[in-house]
Amino acid sequence: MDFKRRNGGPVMGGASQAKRGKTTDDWEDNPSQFEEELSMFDDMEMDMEEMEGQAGHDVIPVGDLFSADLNPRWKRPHAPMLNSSSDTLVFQQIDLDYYLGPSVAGMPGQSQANVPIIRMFGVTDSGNSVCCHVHGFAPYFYVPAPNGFKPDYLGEFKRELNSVVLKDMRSNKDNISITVLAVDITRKESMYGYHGQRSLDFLRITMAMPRLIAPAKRLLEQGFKFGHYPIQNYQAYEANIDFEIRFMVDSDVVGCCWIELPKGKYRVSLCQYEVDVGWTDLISHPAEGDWQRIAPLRVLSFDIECAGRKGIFPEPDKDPVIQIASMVQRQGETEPFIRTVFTLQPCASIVGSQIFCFTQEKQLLQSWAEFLRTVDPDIITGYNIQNFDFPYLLNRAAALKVTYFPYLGRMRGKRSVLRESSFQSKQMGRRENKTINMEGRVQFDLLQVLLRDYKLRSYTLNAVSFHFLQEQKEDVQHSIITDLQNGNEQTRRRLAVYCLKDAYLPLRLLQKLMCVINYMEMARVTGVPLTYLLSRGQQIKVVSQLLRQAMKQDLVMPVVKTEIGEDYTGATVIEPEKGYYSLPIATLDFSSLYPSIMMAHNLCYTTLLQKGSAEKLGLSSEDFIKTPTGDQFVKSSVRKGLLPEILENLLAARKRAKAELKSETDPFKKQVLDGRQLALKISANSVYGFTGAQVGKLPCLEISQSVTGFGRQMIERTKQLVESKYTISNGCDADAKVIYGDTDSVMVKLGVATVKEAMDIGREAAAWVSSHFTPPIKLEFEKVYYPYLLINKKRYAGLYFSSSADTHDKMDCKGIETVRRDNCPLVANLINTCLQKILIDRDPQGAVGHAKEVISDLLCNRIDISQLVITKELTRTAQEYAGKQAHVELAERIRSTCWRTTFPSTHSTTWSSSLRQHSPLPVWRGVLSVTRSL
DNA sequence: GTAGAGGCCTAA
DNA sequence: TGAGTTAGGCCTCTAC
Repeated sequence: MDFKRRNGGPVMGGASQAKRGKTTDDWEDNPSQFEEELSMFDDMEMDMEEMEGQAGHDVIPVGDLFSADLNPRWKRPHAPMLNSSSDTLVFQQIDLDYYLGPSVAGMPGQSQANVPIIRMFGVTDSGNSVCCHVHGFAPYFYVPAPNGFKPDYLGEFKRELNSVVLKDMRSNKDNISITVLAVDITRKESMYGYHGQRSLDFLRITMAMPRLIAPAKRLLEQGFKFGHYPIQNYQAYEANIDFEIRFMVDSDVVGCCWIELPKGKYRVSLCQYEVDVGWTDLISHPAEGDWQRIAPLRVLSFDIECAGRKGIFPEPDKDPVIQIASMVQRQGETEPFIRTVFTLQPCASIVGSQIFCFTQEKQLLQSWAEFLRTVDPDIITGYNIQNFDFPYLLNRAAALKVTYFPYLGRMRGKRSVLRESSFQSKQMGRRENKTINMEGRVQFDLLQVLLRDYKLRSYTLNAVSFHFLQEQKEDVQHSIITDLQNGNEQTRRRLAVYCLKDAYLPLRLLQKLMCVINYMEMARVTGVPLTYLLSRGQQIKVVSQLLRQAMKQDLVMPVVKTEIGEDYTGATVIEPEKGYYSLPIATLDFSSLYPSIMMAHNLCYTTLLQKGSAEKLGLSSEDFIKTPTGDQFVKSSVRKGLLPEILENLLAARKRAKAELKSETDPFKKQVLDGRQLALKISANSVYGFTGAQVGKLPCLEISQSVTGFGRQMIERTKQLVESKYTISNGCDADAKVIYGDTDSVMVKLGVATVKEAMDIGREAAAWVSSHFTPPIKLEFEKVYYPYLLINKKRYAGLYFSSSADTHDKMDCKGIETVRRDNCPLVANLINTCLQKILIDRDPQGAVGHAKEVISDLLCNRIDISQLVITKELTRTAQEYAGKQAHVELAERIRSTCWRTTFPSTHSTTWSSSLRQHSPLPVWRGVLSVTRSL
């Protein structure tokens, strides 16, 4: 059962990375390899270049930079004229936001003052960019109508609410005269709790602007009086929904879907397809069949270099930007079609890329901004661009007074502003984040993606590239960048190659990890804009799905105030029978345990019976169930829950995606489908977490504790069933024994000698146990461990047999030092080798011998320092010292970190005697004791 | 010396 | 104004 990891600690990246230790350099690649790759691009494009008149212009004088003839490919393809009365406009929407602007004549909605206008950015099949203004959609929320409310009262309610909201405003800079646009009466039902499917009258309150929702809600909650009704508190529903999500849910738009504007229903206003449309006129296509395709998006990756002073972290008000490398690639293609470096001072040419040299830094920045606006990318990537490159560029441009730099978005005249937000939370620690508005472009910082989705020991671009691509950065020490800049054309050329590669690697990684595709599929599946996936958490995705499902049944979501109560009981971990097993151990798992529990027992907000409800509603005991925690839910025969419905859709869609994946031959479509099935799985697993999030949009501990309660019961039952059936008295070779289990899995010692037998019995047992549970709950045989070393709860290792009974797939290690990132490589490697000797070679004495050898190497100072360093700690230390010229102190600090993590509780000067006395490294001690006991 | 709290990271 | 859950091992630090 997997949950997504939390974000890691502070990280340095981009231009600020520390170089790796010496011994890890043996995989250093030849710098010319990347240059060869670059020149290959050039060869392939030769013909095209000649036609476009670009050949022979490797180093281009600045004055000609934006000559249309010189760089025709920078621009998007020509956009044919659009006739709104005869053409439909179809585009893939990739970003969606809203702004306040003057109403447009002929468009629906309010005609006075500023109105909220939804804006969708996208790309057509032919690669033309689209900005679509959607008019006439207004924000709203609900409150239950007071007793005896009649339609006649609507006017008075509206007038009074409008007046108190106006009065509440401290300033009225937009000169709003009408805050409440409409109040309507409508039949709705609260989704929280089952109350006999009784629809009630709700007031739907439509406000003039999204930011008026919060005050209106507050005033109604605190006590509101109108007409002859006494003052009264109103509970608000759906008043905490982002305006974008509200619009998307209501118009059935999901993230990255295709939008069609029928002919005659929109109007063209400006440049490459800037159009206006009424919100009810647009057609949103579900991401199915042909509508799963992805437009030829432009992805720009860039990297900057700064000339910092010796030992000091570059500061934008002092240190110049000397180079900016950019690569642009169309989504779906394999190579970048634009490769440029903007340099300060002359630079020798690099085959396969254009170099633009500037004498003035101001001009360099200005030109790069123009380059970006010309290329008009849909997605901007790079490594740590969000917290380093973009802020640095913006600050530097401000310091140099480059007036036209900070307009990086797609809206003409809209300034890009840097905002620093730091929030503290107990879980995440202090976290500083910078954001820059760039309307219509998705900032897809690869570092942020990796931090969210991958658990890695180190997040430097170098380490990450090696991990995923077996490739490295160009070898340029961070400390010599300034010297290279101050050298000659050739040294600056070396720097430019380095810079180009740093722009290229993120593109390669993006492609290899299929980030864009996977994120798009996630946006489509969960219905949120692409940008939300990187800037927001998990909850919004569930909210989006919940609202969509609820709307179909006229259910509304209450706004609940968060009050943190006590934690609830989670899963059971079966007490392990620790030891070394030289027999096959079969592992049986409940697949998607928590989602299947919610489906099997119809657990949902809408099916929850609150205390006393069963009696009040006259339900018989046949109508509802009592969960292990004593909570009550009506059965699906009474009402089917929203959550089970969502989960069924997700899992059914996943099945379809997997089936399509099997029959699909096109590799690109295959990738899309794989991304889809992954997104569907992750989405299903996060529904449970949402109900248990006490600081959340709609926590419901009755659901989450019932889920874990069922889980506890099931794992216990599984143990009993297996141990009662597979016994000697039932004709088996031995009595089966569950030696360990955690949450949704049991490890069974069946007493058989071969992997094959363990697999066969395991499969049979899983099927038999499954029959004792309500579908879709299913226990599956997953793998055999042979041999198996069970060290403790959540700590074990074994050879993993799944695909074949003859050869193991891998050595699987859980929770042990080898997989933990708070240990130095020496420890991880030592333990890993010991485990290999124990499990693969079956040579415990060899393991002991190896451990002794390593210890002795350590004592004799034969271990390289890089083996003793925890990259995370090192990074943190380096960051603390960044900007301070404290090399000696830093080195000392690193040394002590090494000692501390290698010899816990031991001071470096006393380790020798300490080692003998206390046997340091409890981990090692653990291994030694295990090996000794064999 | 040891008990307990707190930090970190993992399993699921 | 945004944040999915609990269980649990093992380390360090502190108080006694």
